Order: sequence, then structure tokens, then C-alpha cells
Amino acid sequence: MRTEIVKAVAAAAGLPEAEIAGQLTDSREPGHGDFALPCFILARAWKQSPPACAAKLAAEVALPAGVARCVASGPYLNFFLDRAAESLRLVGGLLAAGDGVGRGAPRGERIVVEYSSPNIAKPFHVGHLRTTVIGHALARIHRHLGYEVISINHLGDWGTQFGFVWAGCEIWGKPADARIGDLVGLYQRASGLRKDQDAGTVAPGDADKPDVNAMARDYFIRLEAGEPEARAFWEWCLDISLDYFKSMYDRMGVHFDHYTGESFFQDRLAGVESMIRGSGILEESRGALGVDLGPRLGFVRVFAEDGRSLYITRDIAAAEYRTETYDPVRILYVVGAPQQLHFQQLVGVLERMGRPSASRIVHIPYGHVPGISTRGGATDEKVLLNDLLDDAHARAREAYSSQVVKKPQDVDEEALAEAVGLGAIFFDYLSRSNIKDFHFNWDDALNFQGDTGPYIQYALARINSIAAKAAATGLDPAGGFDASLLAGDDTYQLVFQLRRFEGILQKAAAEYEPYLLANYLLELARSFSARYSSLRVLGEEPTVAQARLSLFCAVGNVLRTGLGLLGVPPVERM
RNA sequence: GCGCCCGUAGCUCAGUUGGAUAGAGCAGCGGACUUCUAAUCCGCAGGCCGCAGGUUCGAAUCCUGCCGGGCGUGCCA
Repeated sequence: MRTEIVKAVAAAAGLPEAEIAGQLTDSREPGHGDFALPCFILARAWKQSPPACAAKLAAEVALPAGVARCVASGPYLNFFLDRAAESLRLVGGLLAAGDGVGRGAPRGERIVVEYSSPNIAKPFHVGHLRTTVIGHALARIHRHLGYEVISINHLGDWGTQFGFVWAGCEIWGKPADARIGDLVGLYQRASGLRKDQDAGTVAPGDADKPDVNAMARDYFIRLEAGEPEARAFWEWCLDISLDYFKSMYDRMGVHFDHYTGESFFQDRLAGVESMIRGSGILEESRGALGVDLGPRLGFVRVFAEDGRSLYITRDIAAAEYRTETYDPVRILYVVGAPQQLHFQQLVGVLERMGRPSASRIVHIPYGHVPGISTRGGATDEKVLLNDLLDDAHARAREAYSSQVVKKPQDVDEEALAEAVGLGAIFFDYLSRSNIKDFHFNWDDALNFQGDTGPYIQYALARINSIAAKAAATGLDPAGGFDASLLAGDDTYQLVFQLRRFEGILQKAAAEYEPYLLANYLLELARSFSARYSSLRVLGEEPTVAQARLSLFCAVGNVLRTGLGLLGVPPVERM
């Protein structure tokens, strides 16, 4: 439709289509039509005032089929579509698509998404949540648009932290039947003792304890050498941690195709090392081997002074492995903004090596999340994810029993509380652009009113409720509708907003910004809620009821699908 | 010092890539449940878009310079 209008305007104005296409915009509100053309450019060509140009064009343009009228409004020329035809096309399409609204045909292209990536033997707190939530949403959105998505959890499963857990076990004994809390406790206790030893502030009772740092380092050397006892201990830690992480991911509905962490690339490092060394780009500087990427990116150490591999070495290995294994068009890294330089350097080194993986890497930076509790005051305590989810659940259940008056029959209140609590948190994390620093606020994250996930869940539940009651009176949203009954301003506002869905989805993917979808769903839900009481279905004349029901169900399909893409559980009844 | 990012209502954030009157939510105040769910809706109040220049028909948006905050700058990741 857009291109038809461009053609018609270009013909009437005697200007190239490309120039008109660059000017024609989607209107902001239906009152300004469906499309709008600012006439300032024309004014220059015609040497007349913009309003005069708009008026002249309005009289002369040959309206394509489907466009009901065009009206000059000051310097703008507004195009109004035939509302009945547009409503029929759009609402009919959304109803037919069901849960597949906005779904793209398979593109035959793969995208790798790396996200979450927590460190083994360390607690999972709210600071880790942002990468998890953004990455999960991006994976789902891209999959919906027809990409084959491979999600990867690049676990921090290789490093000196195991040395501290090991030292803790040596000093205080290895707990039987250990769980994640035991690992974290041992780690914290051992690293605390190490700090005291370094500072010379060891408590008298601990004076006889061995040098923790030396034990940890010694352990890690044995682990890297592949010594069986060290390896077995590492696997023990890994199993306990993975059980814990997977139970957490299950609870959040987050899924990974692969858990290929740093250890996975440990074995492949030798091959990569010879490739890097063979590339001839390595220079020596201050005893280390690296690549000089110029004044901005600096000298990047690829091998440390003692020859061991570094962070970037393993990321080179990972990028190469993923490119070879999956041949993706993109590799997305949902990693915090502080690591921007690292990823620029990674791309820089791969470019210098002439590797095709360089052009596929996309770093998706997100702003800082302190991960600090502000709830009880100025404590320095990190909020554990489990505690947050538990509290969300409890508050949602409490709110349901105290605030919600009318409740549908046969609702599983525990499942509902879980979905609402999780939805509130996920949506809170996705309702602002990636790059903004995130000030985690307990009360905002667990608020269920206003601009929140539960607000949208509630809108969907109300639509379902209407549909269920309407069905009992013999109405069927799939039964067709008289689209001319949706041409009024109040109903067409919803049609107008429904039309934006597809573009929003594509933009969210293209910009790697899930919040665009989140904000859109909020606006759509708000539009619906504002009309909930004025556009009644039950008790209306059947053709009117049928048309409104169809419109609401189309909105419901978009809300349900959109929430799912964000990882917010769509709640059908609440 | 250099580099990147952020600065919009008391607070948390939008603002469709330069277009029509800068919008939401929270907090505050006032209204609405014998009718499809009040986790809702309606109204009121709240603004030097950090500051100063520039670009142009038009700037919260682009350019320059300041101010304030965050992060990074061959330890590790």
C-alpha cells in the first residue's frame, strides 16, 4: 500500500519515487491518517509554501485503490486508508495466524546467541539476570522471524575459583552430598582467609592454616595438566553447579542448546594457538605475544608472558569453533558494556588474521547492574535470584488474594503466582533499552500495577474471558466479521496499532533491542484496557459483538505471542 | 590524560532515526465496581529535554565546546 501511495504522489508531484519514499511516514495517530507526507521538500521544488503544496497535491494526486481519501493538513498531506478493507485484511490475518502472528518463513540462516554465562561455583544473583533475559528474548525473537537459532551458555567453568574451593575442602573437609550453597560457602571462606593472609590479619585460630593462594594455584596447575584427581574434583564442582543452574533456568523457562563453557575450548586451544602463531601477526612486547591494533584499540596480549592463554585467546577459539561448526550469519554476544573494548579487540585480531568470523561477531552491550540489595537499606548483600523469584511468587499470591476481587473458577493459584512473579521481573528487565544502566529496585521489579508484565498478562486474561463467555452464547471469533463495524475511531485505533506489530518485531531484532517489543505490547494492552468498558461484546447486537470479539482476539494473539517472545509467561486466566 | 556510554516530570523510563501539541508508569490529589475480571479505567497536577553555540523550513534528536555521572584503558574474566 505504501509503495502505491509513493508512486501516485511521485507521479502527481513530478519527483523521483525514491525522494517521496524517503519522506512518506507512518502517521503517529489515526487522526492524521495512516500515512503522512511532509511537504517541505516539495515547497523548495515548487517554490510555494508547504501548506499550498499539500493542498495542491491533495487535489491532484490519483488515489490508489484502498486509499479512501487524502487531506491536506497544514504542511502535511495525510492519507486515509479504507478502514473497513484495512481492518479486514489485518484482523483477519492475525486471527488466521493464531499463535504464529508475525512469524517469518524459514530463512535458512543460522544465528548463534551467547548469553547468561555464569561462573561455576559462584552464586547466581540479580546482576546475572540481565544477560539471561535479553539473550533469551533475542533468541526467541530471531527464531520467530525464521532464523535457526543456536543458544549457547558460555559457562565460566575454568579458572582459579576452583582452586579456592579445593583449598576450602582441604582445610575444612569436603562436604558429603554437597549442594551449590556448600561450594559457594567454601569459596567465600577460602578467599576470605586468603585476603586475611595477604593483609596479615589472620585470626589467631587460623594461624596454623596453610597458604590458600599457593594451594589454589597449585591445584589449578594440576587441573590444567589434566591430573585425574584434580579433574575429578572439577567435575564434581561442575555437576553440582550445573544442577543448580539448570533448575534455575527451568524455573525461568530459559533454554540453552549447548553448555559449552571455557573448559570446552581448553582442549581446542592447541589448534587455535598454532593458527594464531602461524598467521604471522604476533609481535613481542614486554615479554608477551600479541597484536598491535593501533592507537585506539592498543596492543592486545594474546599470550601472556609465561605463554599461557588469555581471555581473548579462548574467545578466538570459540569464534572459530562456532563459525566452523554452525556457519552462522551472526554470532551475538550478550555481554556487559564494560567489555566493549574486548570485543572490538577480538574483531580486530580476527580481521588481522583474515578470518571470516570477524564480520559475524556482534557484541550486544548492556548497562551496568549493581546487583545490590537496596531493600533493607545500605547492605552490600547481593540479591540471589532464587530469593527474588521466591519473593515475587509470594507477593503475587498475596496480591491475588487481597487485591483481586473477581476470580475465575479453577485457577491454579500457585502456577499463576509463579507466572505473574516471573513476568513482572522479566518485563521489568526488558522495559528499558539495553545500554542504560539498570538500578535494580526491589519494589519496581515486583510491582504488578501500571507499566508491568502482569498488566499485559491481565489484558490477555480479560480478552480470553470475554472470548470464553462469548463462545457460550454462540459467537466464534473465527466465524468472520463485518469489518465496516471496525471503522469507527475507537476500534480503528486498535487496528492502527495492530498494524505496527510486524515492523516492531523486525526492528527489535535488527537493533537487538527487546524493549521495543515490550513497550509496544504495553501500548497495545493500554489501548485495549482503555476500551474495555466502552466496547462491550456481551449483550451487544450480534454483528457488533462479532466484530469486536474478532478485534479483541486479534489483540490477544499479538499479546500472547509477544509476551512469549519476551519470556513473560502468557497467562490465559487470572 | 585518552576512549566509549548516559543526562528528558520528584523517581524509573519512552520519544517511530530531523517532522504536527515532548509522552507513559510509579509516587501525590480527586473520581468510577447491581452490566464481559477494579492486578482495571477516567480526571488533576507535575518540563530551561544538563548548559552554551552551530547546522536548517524545522532540533529532545545531527555537529562543536563545556558541565555532571558511569565504565574502560596489556591483573583476571
